[in-house]
Amino acid sequence: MPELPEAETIVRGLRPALVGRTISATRVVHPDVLRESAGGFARQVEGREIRDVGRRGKNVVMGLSGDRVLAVNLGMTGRLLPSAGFVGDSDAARHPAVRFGLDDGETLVFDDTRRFGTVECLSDEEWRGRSDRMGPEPLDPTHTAEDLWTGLRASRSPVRSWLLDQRRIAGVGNIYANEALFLAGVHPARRARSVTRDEAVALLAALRKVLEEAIEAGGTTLRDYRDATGGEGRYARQLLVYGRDGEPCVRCGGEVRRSVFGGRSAFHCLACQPRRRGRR
DNA sequence: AGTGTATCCTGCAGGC
DNA sequence: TGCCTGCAGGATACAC
Repeated sequence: MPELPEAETIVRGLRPALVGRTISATRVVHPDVLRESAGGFARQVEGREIRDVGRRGKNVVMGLSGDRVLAVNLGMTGRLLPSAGFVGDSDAARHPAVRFGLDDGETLVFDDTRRFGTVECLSDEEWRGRSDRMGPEPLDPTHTAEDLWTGLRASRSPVRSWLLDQRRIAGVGNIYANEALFLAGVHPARRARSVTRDEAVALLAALRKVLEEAIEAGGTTLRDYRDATGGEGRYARQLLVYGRDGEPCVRCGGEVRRSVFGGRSAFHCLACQPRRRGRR
């Protein structure tokens, strides 16, 4: 489910309800979202104050008192639903995995239908190591098209696979990778190293445009994604190629085609994103 | 190094 | 209605 824009939307919604709160209780319903025992996890987080709520890539990251970090990877269907400020459908938490009780009497629920998500309490140092192994943030202005091009040139893997690799660039998932490649006119299966400097410039601009517009729209809800109020993201209606197999390209009227590689669906316009260059 | 495949799970849509 | 297959915003481990 959630990629960078969805995680960002959740973070913005959670921040006012959580910053300054102390976690007073923990109830683990599904220990398989943890990476340690439920008891060990509870001892790590209980009694700690939530100092800040942020994002790294697709992860929601809460800084806790005592040099600890609560890191949540939402997987495909993860949701973070605070009771404070929650106005969405009351059925939004149908698959609670972990519930946190807060000192103001409110709760925070990590709900995850498929339980591919993870909730971990790490030391600052462990988290730093984790973050250091992730690629740059695409919206970070200090990350340049030249940096992107340098990374792409070093890899023979398909450019779509390259974009999905969190060690190379953080926060990009299948929806926004496909959308950005469409805007940049780059075929998703092309080797990363075949991307030209000009195309890298276009690709970074496209990534930023898509990610920023998706954040503005509150993310993309296809099925499961919900923001911190239980509401849906509105970007799905703006998708240009993702999920549009067989439909006409919005730009040229050509055909949008679905293909599968790297175990996942890719979508591209047959005319706007030629497999080999020579046009565009 | 890259790539295909399987795995962790549940739910939903479509075909018959 | 039921049963089956395929598919899903992710991440990882494995064999080749």
